Amino acid sequence: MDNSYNFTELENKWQKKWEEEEIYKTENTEDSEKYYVLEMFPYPSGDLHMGHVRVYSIGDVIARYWSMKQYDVLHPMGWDAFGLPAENAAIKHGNIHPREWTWDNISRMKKQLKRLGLSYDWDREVTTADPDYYRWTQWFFLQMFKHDLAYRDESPVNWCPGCETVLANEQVIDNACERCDSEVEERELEQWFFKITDYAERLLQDHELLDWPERVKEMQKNWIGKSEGTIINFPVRGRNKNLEVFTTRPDTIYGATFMALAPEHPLVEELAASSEKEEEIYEFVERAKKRKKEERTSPESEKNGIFTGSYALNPMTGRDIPILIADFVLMSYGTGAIMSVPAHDQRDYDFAQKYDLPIRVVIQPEDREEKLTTEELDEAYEESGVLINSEKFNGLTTEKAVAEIAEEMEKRDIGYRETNYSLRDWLISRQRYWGAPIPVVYCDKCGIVPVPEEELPVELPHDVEFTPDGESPLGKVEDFVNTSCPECGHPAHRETDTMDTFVDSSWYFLRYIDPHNEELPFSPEKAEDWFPVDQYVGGIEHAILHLLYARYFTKVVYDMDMILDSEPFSNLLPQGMVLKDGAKMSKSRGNVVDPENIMAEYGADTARLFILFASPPEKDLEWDDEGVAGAERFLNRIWRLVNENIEFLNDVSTADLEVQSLEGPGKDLYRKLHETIKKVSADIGQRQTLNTAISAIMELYNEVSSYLQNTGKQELNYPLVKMTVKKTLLLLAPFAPHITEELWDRMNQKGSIHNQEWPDYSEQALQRDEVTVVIQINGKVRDKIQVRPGLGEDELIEKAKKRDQVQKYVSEKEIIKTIVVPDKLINLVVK
RNA sequence: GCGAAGGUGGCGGAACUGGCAGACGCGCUAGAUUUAGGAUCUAGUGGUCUCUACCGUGCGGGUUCGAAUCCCGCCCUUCGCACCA
Repeated sequence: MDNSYNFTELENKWQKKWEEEEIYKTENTEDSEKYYVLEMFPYPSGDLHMGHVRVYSIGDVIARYWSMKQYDVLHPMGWDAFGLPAENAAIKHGNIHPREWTWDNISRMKKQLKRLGLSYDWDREVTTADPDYYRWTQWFFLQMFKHDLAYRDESPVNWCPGCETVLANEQVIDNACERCDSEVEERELEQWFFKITDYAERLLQDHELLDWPERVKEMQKNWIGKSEGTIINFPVRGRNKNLEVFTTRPDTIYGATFMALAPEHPLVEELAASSEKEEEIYEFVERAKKRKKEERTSPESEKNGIFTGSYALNPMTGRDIPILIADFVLMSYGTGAIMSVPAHDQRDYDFAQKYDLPIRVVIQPEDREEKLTTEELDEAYEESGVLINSEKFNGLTTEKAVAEIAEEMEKRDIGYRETNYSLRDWLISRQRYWGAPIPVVYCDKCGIVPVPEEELPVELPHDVEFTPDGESPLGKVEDFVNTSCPECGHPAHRETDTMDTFVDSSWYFLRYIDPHNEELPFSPEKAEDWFPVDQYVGGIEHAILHLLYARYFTKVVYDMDMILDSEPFSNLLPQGMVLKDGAKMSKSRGNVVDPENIMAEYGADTARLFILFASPPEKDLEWDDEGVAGAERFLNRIWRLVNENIEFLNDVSTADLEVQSLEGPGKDLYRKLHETIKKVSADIGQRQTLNTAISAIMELYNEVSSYLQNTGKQELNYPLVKMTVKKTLLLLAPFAPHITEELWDRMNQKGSIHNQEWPDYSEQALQRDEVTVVIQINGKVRDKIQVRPGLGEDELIEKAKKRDQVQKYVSEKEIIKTIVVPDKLINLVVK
């Protein structure tokens, strides 16, 4: 008998057979519950990497488990196929079209995925770059437009000079492009936006409904950036105008000693025009605008300002306060203007010191007797306390004052309470070729006209010069641009920008539900059967981008009454990275492990088993060649366990197993089997610690193996071994689908192992005849005794006291306390 | 600076409800088998040691009969946020 098995031959054989017999076709039966397992679909870069192997293996185990639990499982796969790399590759290689490049990559990656033996229903494959798909992406755009959620606006936007396109705020990390790392510039452009800000509150509130890791919710919460405060109107002196500011601390209004405008604030020009130092002010504003955003928004950087020459009126005190322009004030947050309270805000304090502006204390610690003075401060007092120097509000606590002052302002029509979010609307226009065209026509007469639904898709023309030059490539295709207005029929031109690829991936999980529907993106009836996704698996890098956009889209679709749930992913499992030598795999580091090589050398089952065993799914995983060899050894042992005993495994029947008469090692083995079933089920189904599930199966193998070794041929309980082996294979099937299928077949079992029912455990089988009770003296383990379970406390203590080990410690001392945990532990406290 | 997660043998990790720390695997040591092995099997493997005990889960304290697990303080690592008014 060979020590190892020919995995290549065997894996090919079963993959072919599974495909022929369509064993992974999605079923929707009346009386079964559904389970929708989804892993984030890949960008078809052309090559599978270890990160892919990890996510898809995790998802596959979960899908196979629920399927064996007799759920109707939806487990689909597709391609996030639009995007820049296709264009860049085409530019680089000169003669290959993005479409060709993408489709070639898809077919290559599909082969690689199939080689992993994943249980996908490929009939539901979805490709976002396919007109049959993006037609519906465009359809959603039109719905957004209809519901006033898509709008065109001119505003300062992020421009990536590397990618030669604009980016959404979410795609800018530390002022650099998320894709290519180029430093992002600000440009004033007219672009399409989705109104995600309308949904800010719901996106925040509905976190409650989600079984997601706290840190992911926290990241989204930070991004949305809710803060509750008050908008206050400061009249500008000598003008019939108000200066609006947003503050979370209206209680400090009596301490506001100056106003600060963002350099981009619309009032700047007007105020400057009437100042003697007009030139100087413009110079300052220009300088501030040129200052890098990064520099301007870092807490450490120097704050600069200039006086406008104008004054505002503090609406509570009636006092004049100067209006300045300050580069630390951001136009993009609040109203772009602030009231500055140097005594109680560190930034304002630093600024006031630098420009010699008055500082007025209005809050002091509650326990303080005499008044806190400006002279005593060497930094801002930002904590809460009680109000002073605030007229009728003196003595109120911060908390009360915030409410009462806001109320008073509302009454006197000076201000009103408002909630601010730092979330901005989602900029979806891209000046690139390889994306879904935005389905809009511009007509001189009718203005912006959406393309009628029945004319979708607006197809992406094939022959395009797409070398980026900052202009949309589609703009150079006359056949595409020139069209007629859908409303008046006059000549008109098409929108030439394409949509952000995150739009494509914001609804793909809905298309899987009904991928061939030609009337609608999906039918609401089918969505009722399958939506939402029960388990979503994917990388944490999408914590904000994709996951937030997908949630937003889902809420919009929910508001359109097409689905019954307003959240797409009930459960989220963000898997960790695959590392090599302690670092992320990368070509430049030269530490890349190629899945193709691993599969060729060890086979898919081994690769899957190792990657799932080495670490719990959420943690980073260190790739270890020796560890892979260990996984292979284990599968070889299983192989031999069946093949070396194949004769009796085929001869005996598990029906002959008499559970009642089991005793000794046989009974122990039987109990271990049931313990393992219990543990593996919980580890996959509830805890999602696939590594410990595999450990448990290994332990079970070790038990069978030593039972076989240590029991004489006469005493061996053959039906018991057969039962154990069969169930071991069933437990292992989700992890190593090929080898278990082959061995199942060799044991002459009917049907695919993957269509079998997941084994159940019996409570009775878990019962022990004897339990080990630990005896501690003063909390230290000194002895152990075997007793029957449920033995009374007194008897246990009696037994324990008789032990030599115990006598040694107890004989000349006094027992002052005994603690008994039945069936587990006795602790004797002696003095 | 704020927030979150984490720190356990030589390594990856386990300990799920406060109750035997180190399951399972890798590596290592010895032996068996073999022409040979980087194959397979068996046994051992936290440290110290006066050989039956002591020490041991980042560090220091506390609660408890009993702490990797709970509480307080500190250190370190990773991630996220950060002039958000």
